[in-house]
Amino acid sequence: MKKETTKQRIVSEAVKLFSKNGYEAVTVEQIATAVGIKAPSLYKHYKSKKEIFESILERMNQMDFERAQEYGVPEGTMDEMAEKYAQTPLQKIMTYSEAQFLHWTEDAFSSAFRRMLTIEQFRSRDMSERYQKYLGSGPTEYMADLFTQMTKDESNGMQLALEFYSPMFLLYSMYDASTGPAEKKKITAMLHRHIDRFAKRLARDYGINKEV
Amino acid sequence: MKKETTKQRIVSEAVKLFSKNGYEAVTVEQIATAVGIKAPSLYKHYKSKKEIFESILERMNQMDFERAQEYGVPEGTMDEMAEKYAQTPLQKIMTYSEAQFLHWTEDAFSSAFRRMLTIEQFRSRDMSERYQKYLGSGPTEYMADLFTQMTKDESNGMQLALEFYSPMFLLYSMYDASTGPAEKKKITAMLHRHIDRFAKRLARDYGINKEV
DNA sequence: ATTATCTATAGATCTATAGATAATGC
DNA sequence: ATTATCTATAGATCTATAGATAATGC
Repeated sequence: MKKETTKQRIVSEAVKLFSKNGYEAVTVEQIATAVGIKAPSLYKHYKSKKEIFESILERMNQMDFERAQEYGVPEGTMDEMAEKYAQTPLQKIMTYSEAQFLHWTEDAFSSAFRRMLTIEQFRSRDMSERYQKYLGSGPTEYMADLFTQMTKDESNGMQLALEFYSPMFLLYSMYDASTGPAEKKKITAMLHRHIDRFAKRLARDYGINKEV
Repeated sequence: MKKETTKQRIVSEAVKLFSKNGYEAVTVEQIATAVGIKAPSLYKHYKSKKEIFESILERMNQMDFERAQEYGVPEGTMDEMAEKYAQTPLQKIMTYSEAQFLHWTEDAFSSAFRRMLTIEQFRSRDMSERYQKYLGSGPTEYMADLFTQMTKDESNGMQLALEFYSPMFLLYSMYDASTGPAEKKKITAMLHRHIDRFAKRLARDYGINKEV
């Protein structure tokens, strides 16, 4: 990991502050202090507070695009491990999901970005759409497609996607509220248990197996 | 429904504005304008902006307490219809869940309150705990207890609760993002389908039936 | 030489108060 | 008579710019 430029550090510190207090409640002085400079110095790197915010959106878009490019999967969804180790569609969806959860909780920028969008989603249509794309209807519909293919049952895919993805969505929230590593461990344990149970259920109810 | 006093209207309009922009981004002038008075007039009813915010929390606490009192169910959870029409534990949980969804999406105050807490949850421990109590771990753990009783299986309750409640949690989010009545209809249809499917699954896997 | 930082500050905005005026309730 | 509203404004704070000073890169 290379040392960040000041310009990058501004974005990194800004997203952390925005993820706690929301864009409006954070002052440029707070961002500057977090970076270790004075507020007016920020304006050599960004011409306004809004421009810092937009750089955050761009950085996430960029990350997302790169991950999607690399693994040939729609934006806002795919992760490394899925393609590398999984063979069957079900295995793929399982490893993908675990990687996604890790990404949105443990990657510092992505985790802060997720919480920031959670706060900002109601302020504009644009923010709402981004939130849904990354965390709501986006992943749900992506999985619905996969389940529809897997079960060959058009009417079931969305319902299965809801049953499979929504626990992850709720666990993000509990993870954010957790106060220590012990609690976090319990939450990831619940996630794994959920993924396991679901796979077993699919195998039983639809004859879909982890092995080819 | 009685006509609201100015003091009540301030709270009603404030929660609407806070639910869109968050506490910090809303000015007392915006609240006053929504109520139809000038900003300084607010201060005859509340001694500060913070006190308006606290009145919102109190009003929700009060609503919640009254609903809990009336139906003998832990705070942050129960609703009218459940007790009235349902006989079996499973029926109870089903009607209760549907009523809860309706409550948090269609009741103007509760819906705005939910979105406000979604925004404010990261600002303090207190807000995070309230959010979890009303919408996250609160309902999940309540249902986990019920499922544990129903299935007589300690280790399963939480997992079943997660599978049953989390789709509601995700559908709140999609509901908020929906742009028209048609979309909202689809979302509530998905909710009903989920509740139905889940009941059938419980019947099959645990011999728990809708009839006594 | 160019770029990044600093101090100082203008101009806008926001919360809250003071004191005058209008509305309401005995 | 009391309570609710208004206008005017003080005092705090926030974004952004101007211009001086320090650091960095040929």
